[in-house]
Amino acid sequence: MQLNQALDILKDEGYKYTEKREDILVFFNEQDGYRTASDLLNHLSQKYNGISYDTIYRNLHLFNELNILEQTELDGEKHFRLSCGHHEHHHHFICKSCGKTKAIEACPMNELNLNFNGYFIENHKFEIYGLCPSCH
Amino acid sequence: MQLNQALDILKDEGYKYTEKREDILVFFNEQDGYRTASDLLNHLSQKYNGISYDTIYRNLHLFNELNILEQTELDGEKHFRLSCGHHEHHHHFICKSCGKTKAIEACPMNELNLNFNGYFIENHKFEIYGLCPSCH
DNA sequence: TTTACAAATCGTAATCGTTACGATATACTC
DNA sequence: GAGTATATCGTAACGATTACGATTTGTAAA
Repeated sequence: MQLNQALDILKDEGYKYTEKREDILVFFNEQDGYRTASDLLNHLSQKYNGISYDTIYRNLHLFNELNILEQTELDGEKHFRLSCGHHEHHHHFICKSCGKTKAIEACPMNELNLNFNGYFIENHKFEIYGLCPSCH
Repeated sequence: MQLNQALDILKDEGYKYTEKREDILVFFNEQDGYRTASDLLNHLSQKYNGISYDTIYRNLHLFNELNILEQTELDGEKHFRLSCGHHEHHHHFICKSCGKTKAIEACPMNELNLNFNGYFIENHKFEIYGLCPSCH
């Protein structure tokens, strides 16, 4: 997802433009990988001394609601990244060192022969963890 | 895994037998699904008034180290279940209502055609969430 | 069966990520 | 420029987990 797209979504949905919001999106746009709330707080604290946790988490949740960010839970901590708008449904390899990701095109729910008669399937999680070529 | 096997592992590894440890294993043996530390604490508190968090978490981690329990993270909370000793490698469907599981025999790492040249793969997670037939 | 000691537990406080909220400041509309 | 809903700040509270000194207990050797 591009920065402009994300800002347009905010505007279209009637949310206010603030410099902090733009900076949050710029941050994720530069990162290309999963980042935590405290990663973001540390980054923004350089520019905005005394920025509140409330601001960080409120915007992360908002952006997640608006499908601007994707969220996953990793080592007991929520991680966020810019939504990969171009894939309808996909999974990720995640580098445990730098957080960068590689999209996995295939989905096990389609490829595997699963028998869940009588079950109600809500969702699923498939992630591969390791080191990307740069970190290896 | 059977209760006796688990107790034997403890004995063989030189850990002491305590009634609390047996009760923890009995608890998981009866549950057949993922349970949290506080599920266990609530259960044991009936019999042992004032049981310590230290006891709960220390034993959960010990049993996990000894492969007596399996662990997964679900909704930001660690969940534990008796290890399914009979499957060499497997994944689970997990009922979001009662925590009971259904083993998934196939593994996407084998079935999917994945290209990770240059990457170092450490591990992976594949879980399906929903409602089991009883809860549906 | 007593003794000795390492291991296990208790009681409680600290930590960490996250959430919550009243007070204040700010973006946007008219 | 004024009014208002929204965003932010500052800070406290929360829930899960970890930590630790003091005490108790299981086990094995005397």
